[in-house]
Amino acid sequence: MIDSKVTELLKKTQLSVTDGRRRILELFLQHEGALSHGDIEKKAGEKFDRVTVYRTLQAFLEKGLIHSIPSSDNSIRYALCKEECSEGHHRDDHVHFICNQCGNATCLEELVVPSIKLPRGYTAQQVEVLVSGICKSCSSR
Amino acid sequence: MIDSKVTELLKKTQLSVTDGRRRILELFLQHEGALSHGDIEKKAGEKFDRVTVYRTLQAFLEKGLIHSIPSSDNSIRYALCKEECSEGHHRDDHVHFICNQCGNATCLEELVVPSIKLPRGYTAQQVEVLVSGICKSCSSR
DNA sequence: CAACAAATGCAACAAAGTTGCAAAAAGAAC
DNA sequence: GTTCTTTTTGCAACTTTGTTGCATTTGTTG
Ligand SMILES: [Mn+2]
Ligand SMILES: [Mn+2]
Ligand SMILES: [Zn+2]
Ligand SMILES: [Zn+2]
Repeated sequence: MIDSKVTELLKKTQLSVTDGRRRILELFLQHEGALSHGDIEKKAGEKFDRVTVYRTLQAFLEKGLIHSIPSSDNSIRYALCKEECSEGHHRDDHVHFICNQCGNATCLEELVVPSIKLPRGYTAQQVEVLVSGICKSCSSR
Repeated sequence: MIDSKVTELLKKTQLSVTDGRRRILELFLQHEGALSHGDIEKKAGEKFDRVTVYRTLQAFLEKGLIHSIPSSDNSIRYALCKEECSEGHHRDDHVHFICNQCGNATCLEELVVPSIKLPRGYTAQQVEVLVSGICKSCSSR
């Protein structure tokens, strides 16, 4: 049951269990791939205020339930984090893929981002790899 | 003289030479590092309408004068392309760095993005590498 | 179930981005 | 330089996106 998973996740991160949070987390669990704020607003329907969506995503980010995926078009997408992530400590060192055809963003969990050797003076704290192209389901059609 | 460089670049890309375009291109040439739409609006002063800045950046992008740098905070930055870039054909395969302290974004032209081996079914068209951390000038202070 | 803390919706607002259109400026031709 | 044509600009009006304060509602704990 997806419903118990949702509650479990919220409990584990010490977020109080509300309808809005349950619904949004459910969306992430059901939907393969990442979701933008807009996606969520649409999918969650008229049931929740726009402000609640903002605040929920914010809370999920802070608690390490989700991580954000950068983009070149001013529409950040979010995806569920794996077990290892928690408040403060994220371990989202995988490659992200954005399909130029369907627009979907996916976490390629199996691809660990390479380490980048920076010029003298620079210190890396995080590395993001963002690949765009044609995704699996688009190329099989 | 930076002024002749500016005109030359605009001519080369078949953009008519206007005050606005000259000013904005000048900003890119003077400023080491990338600029966001907001940065440009501020630096260009009251002299130009907000809409003009949007349209100018749009035109520069299309002509391959500048490229955009993705971000996780809904504030795309832009940086000058090198000679090799032209309308349609971009060759911006270098690493980008964003400083968590001063917020500046830089093109690390000398670092070519690694090639990423994708899972079966995926085709890569572009790879972006976005490193965040502490930049050279911030760490030397 | 009572008491407290936290989350929500609403309204009002600020910031960011878009569009149509008339006026102004640039480019081309003479 | 003058004229003609095309492109760019500024303005206004508008939409979309994101933020904040506050009263009401909901969840949590004992
Ligand atoms: Mn991911
Ligand atoms: Mn660059
Ligand atoms: Zn696709
Ligand atoms: Zn810095």
